[in-house]
Amino acid sequence: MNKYRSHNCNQLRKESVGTDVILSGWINKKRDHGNLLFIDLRDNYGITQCIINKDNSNFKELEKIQLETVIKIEGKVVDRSKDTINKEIQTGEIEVVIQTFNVLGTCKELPLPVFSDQEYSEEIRLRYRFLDLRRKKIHENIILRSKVISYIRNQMNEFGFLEFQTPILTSSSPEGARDFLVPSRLNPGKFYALPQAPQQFKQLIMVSGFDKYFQIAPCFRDEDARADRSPGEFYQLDLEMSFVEQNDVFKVVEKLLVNTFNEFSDKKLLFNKFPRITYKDSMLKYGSDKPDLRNPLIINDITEIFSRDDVSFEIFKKLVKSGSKVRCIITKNTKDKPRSFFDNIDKWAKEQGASGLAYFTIEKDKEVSGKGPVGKFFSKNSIEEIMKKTGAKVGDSIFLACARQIELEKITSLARDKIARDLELIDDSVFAFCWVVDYPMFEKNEITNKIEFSHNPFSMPQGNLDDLNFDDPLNILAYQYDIVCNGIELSSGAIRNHIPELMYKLFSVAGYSKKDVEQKFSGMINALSFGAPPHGGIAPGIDRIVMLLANEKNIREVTMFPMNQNAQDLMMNAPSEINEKQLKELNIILKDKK
RNA sequence: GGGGGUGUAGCUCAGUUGGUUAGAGCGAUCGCCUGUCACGCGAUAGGUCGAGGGUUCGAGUCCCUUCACUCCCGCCA
Repeated sequence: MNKYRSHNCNQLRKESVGTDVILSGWINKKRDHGNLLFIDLRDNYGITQCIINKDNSNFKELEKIQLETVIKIEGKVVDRSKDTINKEIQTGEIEVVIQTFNVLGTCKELPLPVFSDQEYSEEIRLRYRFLDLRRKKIHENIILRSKVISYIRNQMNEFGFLEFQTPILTSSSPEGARDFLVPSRLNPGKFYALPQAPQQFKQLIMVSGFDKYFQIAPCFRDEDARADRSPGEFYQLDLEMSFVEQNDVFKVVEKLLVNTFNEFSDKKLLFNKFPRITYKDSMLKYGSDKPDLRNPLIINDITEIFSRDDVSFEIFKKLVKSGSKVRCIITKNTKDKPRSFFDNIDKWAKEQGASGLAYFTIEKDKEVSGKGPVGKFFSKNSIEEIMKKTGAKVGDSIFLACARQIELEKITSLARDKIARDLELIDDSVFAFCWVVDYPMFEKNEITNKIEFSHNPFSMPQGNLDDLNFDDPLNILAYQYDIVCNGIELSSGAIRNHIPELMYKLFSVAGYSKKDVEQKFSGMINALSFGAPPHGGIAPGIDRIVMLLANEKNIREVTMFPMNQNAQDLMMNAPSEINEKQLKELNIILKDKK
């Protein structure tokens, strides 16, 4: 028998009554009655109540031991009387009478209580992450993460995918996020980059003829953190398939996600077949390329209305003339909402940096009219036209924003979310997945006015390749797609461009010469010219999937050892200074600090 | 880089209009308690009110600067 335990802390049941057992674990809680002491012993699996009284010579010593000390106890399993059964824990029908005990690991005074429902500052939690991770909720989150990853791995294997590892030390990529760099000792003055994603490698795997690849891949991007974005590193289910079209990728991923979410969450999927929304539609109807489809509100463009003579909303009309657009959100049957409801939203919009949200409610006495601050600016006919365009009915309200397209998308997107929350329209008990498809290949950088790749430069453009109009690059669409769930971007992917000549052309549109491309993507271009299969893939974010399944709003709640917002690991003290010898070996001289 | 929020005991927080010696719960220490499961009861210790400066007779409280954490914008092909 193992010297530390005969059972774990969640194993003993009524049937074990009378047997001698050895348990080891942490002291979760003590209840000291003076001559009788209860100890809740906890391990990964659960809790067992152990008991000792003053007749035992160990009593005095055990009474003094700190919470979270690791002990081993030997004792006998006994029945609990009916009125002392604890239904909250699975071992609640029995308890263990302690005969002897040993301390296996002592514990100093705790900087944070482990057994408590209190919330703690991130700083203290991250500094003492090993204690934080003992707490029930996050402990379970991390176990969930393990199970989800294992499940996904099994599914992928079943689907016929092969798992490969790709290099962690690789080359810096000119497109995309900021790289993490690693100096090379053997090549002074040169640097490796940590991969932002195994993008080029997975394409090379396809060129190598492996057909279907996946990896739970670490990705490194040196960008600022958000609640749903860890600084530094995160994990993707990276996958790639040969001889496929967009639909083939969709089929695999839909199946995987539907299975995974059904397996690990009680929430219902709103769509088993994910709706497909074009990027253009998404930006118009939801103001965002990551629409939350739980939210029934839809944005409508009613710019035209403001060129009518019977509309006298002069501020908007003037803005429209100078190129702004007007978009609106209809709320159903809100005529009886108090004035404060509307004003709060307007006030909120101003706080978001917009010039506010105008609003009125559609009423009908003898004929329809607008009630509310700006209602008087709209004639009966113009309101009827709005109703026709937007599906609004009498009793509904209309929120209007006017701005240039990009700002307008931003504010209407935020307003859509805000209004739905205020009206409690978002069903929190479902997952609403969708595909966002048909991304433009290029976009214009607003500041530099230059044409840039809008997403992945290796994506395949849509349409007949011979007819592509490179003089009008902004209208070229790509086989580029995202998966969004409840307004969170879960992954993006694409059918790749496997034709070198086409790649040169596309890169030239974005201002790269043939030489640039050959230099920066030599591995890729070279490979594609030796018989590359058509291929495509996607890379769902593991952390975000687990976050949704665990019903958490912050990615650190599903990450074992996350860094803080400043990309520091407070527990391991990273990043840290390094010594002169190391610097010298790496040929690095630090600039003097101020 | 910019904006918002927070910062008071080991932890979570309260602290009125600027006014005597800065409080509570949990935790710690000590004592009492044989059926608790957030056990109960009593006592004790524990504070650079994030830091620095200013206004004031007097600052946890008002002002300025700064630091830390966090949320958001930028950024994230």
